Amino acid sequence: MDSKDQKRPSELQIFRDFLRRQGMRYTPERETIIKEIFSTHEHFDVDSLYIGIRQKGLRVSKASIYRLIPLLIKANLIEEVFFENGQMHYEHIYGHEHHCHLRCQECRKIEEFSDERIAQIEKELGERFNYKILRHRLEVIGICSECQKKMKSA
Amino acid sequence: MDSKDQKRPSELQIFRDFLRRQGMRYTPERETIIKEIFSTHEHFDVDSLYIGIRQKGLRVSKASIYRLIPLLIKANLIEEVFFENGQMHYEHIYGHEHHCHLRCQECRKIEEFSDERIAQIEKELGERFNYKILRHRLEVIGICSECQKKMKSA
DNA sequence: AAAGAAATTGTTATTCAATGTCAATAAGCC
DNA sequence: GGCTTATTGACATTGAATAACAATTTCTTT
Repeated sequence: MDSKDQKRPSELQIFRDFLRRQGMRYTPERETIIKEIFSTHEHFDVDSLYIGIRQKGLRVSKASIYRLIPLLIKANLIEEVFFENGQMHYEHIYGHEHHCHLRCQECRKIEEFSDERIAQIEKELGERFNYKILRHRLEVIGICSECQKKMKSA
Repeated sequence: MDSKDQKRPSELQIFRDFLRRQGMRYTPERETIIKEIFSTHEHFDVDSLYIGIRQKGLRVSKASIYRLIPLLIKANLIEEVFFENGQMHYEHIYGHEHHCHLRCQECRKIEEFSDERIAQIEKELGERFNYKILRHRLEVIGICSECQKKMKSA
């Protein structure tokens, strides 16, 4: 099976092309970071990424992570999902349907969901305000059933 | 006309009651900050608040602003709206219908809108995931018509 | 394949929002 | 008015994110 036959280029390939277009270079450090990001479907922040990389016995400076993130966002591979506790949190989006987040305020658990009505709202907004819509972020905050129970018994 | 006849207590009154319930005190500094917040319908961050207060010839330390904000959130008078440029941005919500934000990525202009479909989505989410829903935040990002024009001519 | 130009790296220092500390002050209760 | 205790402002501290820079590495060019 030739790799040309694959329907979807890998995130590494996408990023390589992106870098080339920008006259930037593909480095082992960048590869390490991207692989770490795409190795799970978890949300991440800079610290958790850094720790994950080191636990695999690899080594990359935090500065390199901080420097890479804006590039990955520009390349549409990741996006900011929420800011909490003084840190921005991200997730990769390439290869995943866009989704929104339902977060428990108590235990910080996150459920993902998607809803076509939001695309419709976007469309209407673009027409009404004459905007070119790029993206949206919907966070719903609540209390999960376990935490509700805990709170009742306290 | 007796003030008791007013349908909606002032934000100061709401906050006074809130403080009393918590065994906290009502101070001139807190009053100054709240008045500043509620004197416009603009979004604000700590810095813009601080500057606005000083421009009126008043004086309050930034620490007091930082200390007050969590209380105002707890009292349901303000809420976080978005994090940008290293700072959290807020707006007052008391006395205003809840609304969401459409933001221009280029000029940072903000349009407000509301949509009943989101309440419906919230309701369904609560049932589906067994959450008690508290609130939501929907940000839509795009490019306004002026900025679209500017970008075309460049 | 080797060299050279330029981007990238890690280290270190820096910025700046946000929080903590603490003595002095002031609010609210008696 | 006096007393208890929350609050204030000044200052120090934290910690995420960014900047500076010399050493290194990528990638093009020959």
